[in-house]
Amino acid sequence: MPRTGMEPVRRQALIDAAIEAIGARGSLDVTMADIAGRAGVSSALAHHYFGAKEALLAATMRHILAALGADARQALAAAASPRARVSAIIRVSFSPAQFRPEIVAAWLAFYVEAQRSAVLKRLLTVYARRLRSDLMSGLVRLMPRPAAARAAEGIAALIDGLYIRHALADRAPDAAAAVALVEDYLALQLAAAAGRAS
Amino acid sequence: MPRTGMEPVRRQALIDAAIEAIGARGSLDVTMADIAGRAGVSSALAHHYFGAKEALLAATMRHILAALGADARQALAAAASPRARVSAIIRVSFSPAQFRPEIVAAWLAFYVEAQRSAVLKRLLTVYARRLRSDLMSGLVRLMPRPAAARAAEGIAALIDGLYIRHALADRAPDAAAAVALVEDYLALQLAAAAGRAS
DNA sequence: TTTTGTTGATTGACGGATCAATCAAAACTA
DNA sequence: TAGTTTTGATTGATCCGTCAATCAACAAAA
Repeated sequence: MPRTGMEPVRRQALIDAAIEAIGARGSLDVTMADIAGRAGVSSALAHHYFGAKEALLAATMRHILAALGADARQALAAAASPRARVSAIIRVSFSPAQFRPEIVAAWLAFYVEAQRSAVLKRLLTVYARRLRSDLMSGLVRLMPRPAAARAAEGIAALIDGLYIRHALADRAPDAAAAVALVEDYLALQLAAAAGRAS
Repeated sequence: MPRTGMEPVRRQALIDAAIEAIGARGSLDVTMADIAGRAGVSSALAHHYFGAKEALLAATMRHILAALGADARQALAAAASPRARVSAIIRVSFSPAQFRPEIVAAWLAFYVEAQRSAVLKRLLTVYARRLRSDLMSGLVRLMPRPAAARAAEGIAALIDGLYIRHALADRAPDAAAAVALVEDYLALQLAAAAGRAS
């Protein structure tokens, strides 16, 4: 049936299964057999395509980062003003595609694992830098650079904090409240900057 | 040599060793043998006193929570005004005793583990409630209750977010910057509330 | 004072289970 | 057939929890 090579298909299926398994278990403490089983293949095949478990986990994280990055790029492209750019980044972070239990659990687990794995740490650092840069691209035109840097740091910390707190609560994701909280912070920062300028 | 019971001594030593091991490894993925070795005893003894690994980890988390709680109580007792109460909680969260690499790593690891362990989840929920309550005890006298609730949520999220971001960066803890960021948020919230009241 | 239990503290060794990774062979496709 | 895809079986390592045995201190009895 498949006239195309199986490799990309299997890799993607295994990555999706890894996200599912991580979400179900709430940590990276998942077995290759579990992941492979969810993908409908044997654990040996997972090793065949990824070589080692760490490689599969790294690929999974890259996939999550890439998806977030793609959403962010798209939202930024549609933003007409600097202010809209900042709001776009905030909105994307809590969009239904990102603010899901499995994804939130994966983020948390990857943060922990990054303390041991240099590869994962590098990936998370890249994410942090990109988030900061995306935020600054709008903020820097709305307030002086030092104030913009502080606001970006605060927004980033708020997003991460709301993620971690969301992982703890087992109720449904309250994305709207999270966005409102961060937007409120942004509005206060902008008002303060405007006040200082006058 | 010791004519006193060894139990409390050993339990405390093992808890300290567990914090040390968790900090060194950056996750709860530590072996009983490692913990026991750091405490200078055999792994069998750790099992003798705690029964199971999960019990030791739960006791470790209780210890961390208790230490934070004691510091918070002390800081609150010395706070003369509602505003000082809020600042006291913020300051304690980033005090040298709390904002250490091992403790931050432990927090992060416990957040992950809480997704699997009902005991740890309960402990973290208690912590979240107490933090919220401590913050509200000051905020509620500085602004209307709904605004105070939002501010408390924001401050709590900021604290957690700064913790997680601190775990990622391997540089020394920048506690002063963290306190300044949260204090800035608090000041903005207070100013906005005062503005709405007039 | 010696002798003889008694109890708590501690450990080395081990069973049992889990899991990542490997490999040779089977199934499938062209 | 020749190449690719897939797997079952196996291995080696790790680790939790248990158990029988040792050791030191102390108490009771002789």
